[in-house]
Amino acid sequence: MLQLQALRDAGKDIIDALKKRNIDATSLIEEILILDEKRRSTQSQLDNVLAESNKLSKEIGKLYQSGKAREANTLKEKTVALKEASRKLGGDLDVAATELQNLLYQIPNVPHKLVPEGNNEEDNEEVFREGTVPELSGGALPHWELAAKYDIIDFELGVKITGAGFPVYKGKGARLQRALIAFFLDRNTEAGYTEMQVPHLVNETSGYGTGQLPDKEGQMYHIGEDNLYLIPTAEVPITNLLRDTILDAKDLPVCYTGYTPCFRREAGSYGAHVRGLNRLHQFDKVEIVRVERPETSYDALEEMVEHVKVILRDLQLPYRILRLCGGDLGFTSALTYDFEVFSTAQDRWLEISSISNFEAYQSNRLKLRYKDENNKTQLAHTLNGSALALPRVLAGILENYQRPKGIKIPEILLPYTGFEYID
RNA sequence: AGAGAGGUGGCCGAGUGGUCGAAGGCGCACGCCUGGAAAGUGUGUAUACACCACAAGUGUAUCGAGGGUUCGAAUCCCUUCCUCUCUGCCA
Repeated sequence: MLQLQALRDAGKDIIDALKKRNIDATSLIEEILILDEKRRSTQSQLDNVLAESNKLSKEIGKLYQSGKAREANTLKEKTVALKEASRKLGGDLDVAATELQNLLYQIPNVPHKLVPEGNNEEDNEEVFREGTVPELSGGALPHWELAAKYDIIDFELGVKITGAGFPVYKGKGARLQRALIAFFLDRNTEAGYTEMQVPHLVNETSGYGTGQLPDKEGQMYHIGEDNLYLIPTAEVPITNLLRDTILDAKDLPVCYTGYTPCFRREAGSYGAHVRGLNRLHQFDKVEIVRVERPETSYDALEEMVEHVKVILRDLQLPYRILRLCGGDLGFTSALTYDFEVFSTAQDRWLEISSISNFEAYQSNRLKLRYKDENNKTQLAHTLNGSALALPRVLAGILENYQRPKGIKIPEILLPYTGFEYID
């Protein structure tokens, strides 16, 4: 949620910047500013009425104590009108504040100046590419065929016990999955991220905090009986750990990492692009989350990008980094870098990480603040990224490391898997 | 899940209808004291919103959350969430 103050001060700049998202927020922001005006004047009136009524109440109290009941009763009559007025103004204020909030929820984050223009993923800007695409001997297989060939992932079994999009990992497949999780967590903690194990279900307030609610409730599994949501990403519980918090400047930055399964209803497209591990209802992911001072948040974003680069370099996977264009940028993000691994057998890029700076957009909802050196309270910046998402990394490994004698395990993972080949 | 108790400021803890944003203590910050430190001592120490210059100052709200009674509520009533104890169940 954008800050009202920012809209008041720089509404025009914000409207301009939002054009990169191909939206015209002119009328929306205008409406917000009018409503804000109304809300403030209502609040002033209400405060005055309440002040008057508090004053009278105190006088009445004193009169009663000194036994002047009759005079007290006279004053009481005066409070009737005030009460009436405060009730009405209070109602107006509620309505205005709620409407204002609903409108604010509709404005996405303001894109950073680096965000390129564009409408969709085709306009994303490639900023980096590394690794060599291996020459696979004839008959290279896509990962879903490899999974069946070596019996390491069973999609049908998942269908049997749950439904499509809930794969079962078997034997060396399961072990490789666990190895990757451990490897990622080790790398993240070595880089200074504190490992957290968090709940996989969150309440409604947490969903609002990070921005999954109110817009995207359809993407989350909801448990109606308890009004809880299965997390679509560890970002939700981990970032919400610091909801309603005022940190000391010296506590920043806060760096957390956590492994969780992620659950997504993804009522999206079907077909070849969602085959195998490409798109799932349940998958595993290791996430990194940072809370930063505004001055340092973009340095932190760069650091996170560098961090993920090193991991992919060590896995020796061919990958590229995209800077998302305005049309493809997530609702709450100001700047996002996507990492994609090249799937040799599918001959396409697969997204495996998304690293974003949300600036104060999330923290404004989360009420995540810190005290600066002037002892002034201000909103912190939040960032997060995948380091990394498992299924497509796994797909990338299976496809790029397929050899005549089996799937070769990347060197760096050997201490984690304990075997060199899946065969 | 059943029965009972309870949720007050960073922490502990008083407060059962009026001068309570809230005693007292601890902690913390700054000063005094000291050769230095401890002890002692003085002052300060919540958040949000509004007016205003996002200053000073003033007002309003907040004692888990939401609603109600009342001229007036931390204090009374209702709903709800959470915590603790006992019982039950269970990895």
